[in-house]
Amino acid sequence: MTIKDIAKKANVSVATVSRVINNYKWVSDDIRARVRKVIEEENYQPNYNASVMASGKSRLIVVVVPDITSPFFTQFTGVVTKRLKAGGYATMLCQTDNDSAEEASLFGSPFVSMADGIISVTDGVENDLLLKMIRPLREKNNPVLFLDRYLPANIADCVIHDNIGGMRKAVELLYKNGHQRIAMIIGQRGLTVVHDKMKGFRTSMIDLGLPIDEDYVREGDWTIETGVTETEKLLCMNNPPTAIIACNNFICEGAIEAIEKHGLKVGKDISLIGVEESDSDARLFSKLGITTLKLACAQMANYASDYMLERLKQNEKQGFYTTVEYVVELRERNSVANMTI
Amino acid sequence: MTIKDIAKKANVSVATVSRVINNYKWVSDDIRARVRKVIEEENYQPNYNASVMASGKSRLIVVVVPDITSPFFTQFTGVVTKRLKAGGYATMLCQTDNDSAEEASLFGSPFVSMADGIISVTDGVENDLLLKMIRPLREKNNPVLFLDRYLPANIADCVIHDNIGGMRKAVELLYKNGHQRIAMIIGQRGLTVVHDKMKGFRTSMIDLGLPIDEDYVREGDWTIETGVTETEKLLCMNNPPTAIIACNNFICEGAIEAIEKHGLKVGKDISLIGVEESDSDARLFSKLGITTLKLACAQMANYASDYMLERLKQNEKQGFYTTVEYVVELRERNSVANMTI
DNA sequence: GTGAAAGCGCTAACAA
DNA sequence: TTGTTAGCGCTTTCAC
Repeated sequence: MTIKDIAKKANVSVATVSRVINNYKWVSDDIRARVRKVIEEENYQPNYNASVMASGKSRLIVVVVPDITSPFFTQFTGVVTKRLKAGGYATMLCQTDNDSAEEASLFGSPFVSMADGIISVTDGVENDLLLKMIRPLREKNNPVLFLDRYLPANIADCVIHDNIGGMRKAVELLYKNGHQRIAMIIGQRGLTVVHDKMKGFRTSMIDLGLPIDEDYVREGDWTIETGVTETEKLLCMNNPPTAIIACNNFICEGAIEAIEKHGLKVGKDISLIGVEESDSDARLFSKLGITTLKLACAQMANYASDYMLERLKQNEKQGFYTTVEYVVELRERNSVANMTI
Repeated sequence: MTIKDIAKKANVSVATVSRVINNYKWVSDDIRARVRKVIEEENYQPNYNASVMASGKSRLIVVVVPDITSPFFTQFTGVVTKRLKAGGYATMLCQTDNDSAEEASLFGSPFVSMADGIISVTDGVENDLLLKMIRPLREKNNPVLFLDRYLPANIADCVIHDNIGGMRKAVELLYKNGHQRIAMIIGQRGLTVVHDKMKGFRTSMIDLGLPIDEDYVREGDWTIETGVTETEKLLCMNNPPTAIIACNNFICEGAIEAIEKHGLKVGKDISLIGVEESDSDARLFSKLGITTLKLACAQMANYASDYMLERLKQNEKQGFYTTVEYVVELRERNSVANMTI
């Protein structure tokens, strides 16, 4: 069943059928009705590929994330999918499994090349390669938006968290509460996030005149296991830290587990600051009374979708690129002990 | 940059370029090399839509799940995606949010109509409608596979869990341990699963001569919250049950939480049997010592992918359909108290 | 308002 | 082995 068959059955030309399908104006009401009726009767579905090929538009947005299981990405992609759908675009979710080779190959995939736009929250590929990868999209003037990945000025649109500022807030809170021996546990996904959190930690420690014990800076994965293991190592040191900054939700959960297993009490025997990445983390940490740095997951998702939709609508060549930065909020709860009293 | 340009640059016909792209035999090595070189130099990407249209093959499988956040589906789609990819097929993940209207509309979506095959783990649409929905796929002879959804004989391929048998095992274990007052908490997704679990529970209770207290049969969502709320209701009854069967992972987690909050100890003051749907549930419940019914997530995923790949390969008209049933294993741990001693 | 017809880029007979 | 060419089903000028 093709557009031709419908045209024949409705006694009109294929052009008219196409106009009806695409809700074009300048079709008389009776013909429109007639065509619609035939389409209905024949249960006709236009061929998507033919339409994409002829029109050059797919109404498809590819969203690339490191993994779809982490609450941050779950929430993010959920919001984006819903909003893009409301705007008339389908979403194709792709995950890279934190593999930069996979990330690079994705950008050459059929779906990316047919997509009308890309939103990427991955950060495993170096800038040079990345620019090469997005060139074909640029040529077609398709919007590309990068999240949580910093790009040198005016190279592509991006949205980032102020992770440096976030870490600074955490360190300062601990400092104000009299902590001197501050540890951090961090993972290793991507380039920007780790770099910034690390930088935020180190610079603010230095600014406040606090000593950085390199043994206190623990690197692992962004997993509960890392949280458990590294916290245990910290607790078993001769001179353990009085506070730990756990740099994502999972590490923080692991840290809590390890601290409790050690017979210590969070916010009393040892202080802990975590990161709440999504609403579900927020619920958990709020229940547990953990002071956290809060990421702007939903806001980012909204911004990303709206921005994409807007760019798609205007369909202009883009002369310059913008970087938007979201503040990382500090949410004080009860996991930081006051050491000054 | 089209196949024509490549052909011109390499001094061959478009047909030859197409043959090289598609790894066709009967292309001399030197020409193949020449074409490959030009493709490389020009950074040429074949147009996917044009290829799909001309060949009638998309090498795309659509996988439909109720939601992508539950561990069962996360693991399932992860395995399927990987295996299909190894077989040369891309996966498009679609979620219905447990909405049967959404499920129905998905089957009319562009991606389903272009896909070479469908794997659906949703169960919200009635059989009649479902059959109507898959008719276009049937006409194109594209394989369709349904998981965890029972279809009347010889209507479509499906893979199901023996949920009736699973529940029977749970009830019998409790019976052997002297339990008489047995409760169950169940959710409401889809048609098959709830029906079967319910049936397994009721028939085995009757077969064993145990009384079914309708107040003990609690229905809610498949969520932690339901687990908490319904367990609390059970515990607060005048004559509370001595054992609870929590019909999925989340409900079980909620049940544990409620029981502990009530100051009771699982496996001592009250018995509990849960369901482990995925490897991550297995880890959790094993750590907590919860006796569970184990679903065959990974096996199903492997079977589904391999079956799909196989059907795609043979590309024959399918005369009959098969139903495969996976045993639901009972994994005894320490959450069932022996009431006979 | 409506129709005719020229592509969109690729594949797959068929020819050579 | 390689090239020619007729579609695949739809959109979109352009003409009427």
